[in-house]
Amino acid sequence: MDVRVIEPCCDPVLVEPLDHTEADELAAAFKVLADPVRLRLLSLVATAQDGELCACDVVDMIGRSQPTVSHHLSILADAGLLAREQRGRWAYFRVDPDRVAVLRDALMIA
Amino acid sequence: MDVRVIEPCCDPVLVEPLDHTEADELAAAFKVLADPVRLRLLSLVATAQDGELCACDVVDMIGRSQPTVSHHLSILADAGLLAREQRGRWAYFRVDPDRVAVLRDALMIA
DNA sequence: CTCTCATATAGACAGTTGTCAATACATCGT
DNA sequence: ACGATGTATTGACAACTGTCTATATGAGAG
Repeated sequence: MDVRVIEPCCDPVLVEPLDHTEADELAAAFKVLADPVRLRLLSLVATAQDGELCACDVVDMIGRSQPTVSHHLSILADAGLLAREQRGRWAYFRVDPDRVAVLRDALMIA
Repeated sequence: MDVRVIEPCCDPVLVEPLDHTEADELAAAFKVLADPVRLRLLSLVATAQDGELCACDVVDMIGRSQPTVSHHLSILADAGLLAREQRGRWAYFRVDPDRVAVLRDALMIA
């Protein structure tokens, strides 16, 4: 039998206010998501078949210059949200689910 | 009997890449969270007893000037993350769980 | 080795953001 | 009506960010 809980996806995790350090780290993480180009990049990689995407294919999809796309991919990778794998001349990216989960869990506050 | 699913809190929701409009809206929402002061304000309200907090009490906790705190509270309220209720001279805030859930759901991507 | 091509870096610039002091607004108590 | 007090607004400024062009780096092909 397939048991699945629908209504309460998660319980609140936050039981006491964030201190300065936690808030700084979380804010830095959310700042990475606070850009439409980066969100689209993330969603492109997340929905790509085989779960990975080549930077070479991504530039045309995004509609920004190659340096700009490279810049955003680096920010996502530095934040750990994307894992970069260099294969020859090409750079492949895939989403790190655990890293995304950290941010998702931070929003289990109410 | 109390049935609770532990491992897979949620299933991926994102099945196709975000379009420009969705990305813009989501980015604007995450931008609100991309500031340590606002995150601490949110966590203060979320963990407050009775689920609400008076702006008057908040200034000292945050360690920023009153105009700055007011500014951040307005940003959180405008984004719908906090609900403002004016009671006489005092402004009370509480978290809107549904609005937070929207952002949390947006991170169910992998 | 050299040429090509995918990606990264540097530098510059406009637009945005967080912050504060000063001030305005609004509500309560007297 | 008046003064006190909680909150919001204004204006200013430094710091940061996203974007581009130009250029560099680095790896495979011939």
